[in-house]
Amino acid sequence: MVTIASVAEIASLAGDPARASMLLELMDGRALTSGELARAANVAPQTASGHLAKLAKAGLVTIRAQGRHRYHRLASARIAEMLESLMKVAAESRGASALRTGPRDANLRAARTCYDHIAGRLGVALADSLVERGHVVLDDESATLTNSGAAFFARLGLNAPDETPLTCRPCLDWSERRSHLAGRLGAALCRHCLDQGWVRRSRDSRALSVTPSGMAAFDKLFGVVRGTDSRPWRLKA
Amino acid sequence: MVTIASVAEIASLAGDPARASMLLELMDGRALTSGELARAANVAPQTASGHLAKLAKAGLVTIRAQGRHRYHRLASARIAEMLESLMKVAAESRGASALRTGPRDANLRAARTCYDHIAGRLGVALADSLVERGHVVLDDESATLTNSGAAFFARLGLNAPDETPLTCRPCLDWSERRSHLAGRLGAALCRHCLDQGWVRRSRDSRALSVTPSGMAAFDKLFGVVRGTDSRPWRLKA
DNA sequence: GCGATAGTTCGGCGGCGGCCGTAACGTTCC
DNA sequence: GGAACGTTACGGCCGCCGCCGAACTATCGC
Repeated sequence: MVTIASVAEIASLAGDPARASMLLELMDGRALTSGELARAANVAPQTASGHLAKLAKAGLVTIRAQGRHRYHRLASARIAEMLESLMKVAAESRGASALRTGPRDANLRAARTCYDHIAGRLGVALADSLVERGHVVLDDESATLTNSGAAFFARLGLNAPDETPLTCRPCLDWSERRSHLAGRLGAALCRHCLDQGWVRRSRDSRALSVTPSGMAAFDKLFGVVRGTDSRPWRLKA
Repeated sequence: MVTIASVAEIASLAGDPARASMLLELMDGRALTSGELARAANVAPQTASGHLAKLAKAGLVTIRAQGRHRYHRLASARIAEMLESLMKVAAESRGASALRTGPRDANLRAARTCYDHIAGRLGVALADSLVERGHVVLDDESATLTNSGAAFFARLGLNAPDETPLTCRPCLDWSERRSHLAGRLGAALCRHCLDQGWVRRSRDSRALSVTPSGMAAFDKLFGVVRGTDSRPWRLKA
């Protein structure tokens, strides 16, 4: 059974500011070293190391040693979903919003990864495109791929690694407050975009940058083009 | 924005065993008094009062005063979803399972509410029935009502309170480790069962008991009948 | 009114746990 | 081999927070 103690233990692991920083930093699915995470959490390396050991012991993160580095990543998509739902509650708990600024945030808002799929303006614009074309039915709590959508993605040559069906789910995002596409379909689409070189991961953050070939592809396939500073990606009218 | 501190704060609220007990006790959507919650958490009333004040201040629970009682309930379905995802992670974190016994647990496993929908064996059996008849497509991460399903529920006279579409989502449950039906459809179905007197809430727990008229209705409409002790509800072959 | 019950507030105790200094250990690079 | 970097281990400090005893407030029933 799921004991109360075990639930409390998981929650309290995420309940420490330093550990929460690290977990959120890992939310994009990258593998980061202890040093990077220590800097992100603003604590000494030894402290970070201790935290990471606890997180690993509880199964929240996995560690892969490589050379003199140890790479840490979230152990599963479920962990990311849990953090996501904590963020949702945190967002509506306080007076919320308190909109933010700064160039780094602007890049994040434009396009970023959310564990394994694309979020931010770009993620929302892509989802809007799929909805408008009838490929996906989307609302706050459910998302469904239509027949035309299945055909569309098959034409794209985008398949699940194994033969599991490409289901999807909505993901309500903090920056856009709109649902975008997550689940296996969202992950496959994100992977495809990276594989094709349409987007590139930024070096030290969750932000994604769109390459020239990506701009062409997004325009041609999704009707998604560059917009204004406040809406960096939008659906062509 | 969602600050790291606010995420950590929410998580640490759920990270204390006493508060976690109370929150999980409220998972079925009932409104409980401070005293009941104090007993559930095994702490003195003053302690519970302090915890509940914190939970209320953070917006996790709402308090309604009525006479000399103060009724507490989860503030929203989002809070319940957050707790649900914490339970999922807790379940797979430890060696998991550690199956459980006791008559109280047996009742809970048979049928209970999970915030606003039906869970336990009964919930899974109902979901199985809907899937088998092609009314719903269900997997781990997505759930969709089919046309025949929409017609079926319309015949049942089961509608959303307002005219929002009856979408649904899967809910992976700790006792059955199977997906069952949540979301607006799950909530509407649960409400319908209660309204029709097919099930009744137990007095002091999340358990549901099925009435004689409920047995007839579940058999006729869903092909769900009483089974063995270990599988109290099952689909008629 | 008065006692009984439900609930909150206050104060002080006690312990857990996060933090860093120091130091040892392991790996990598030159 | 030795220096540099990164991670791990230990010890002690400090602060936060959960806990309960006791006192205070509010509501109900007679």
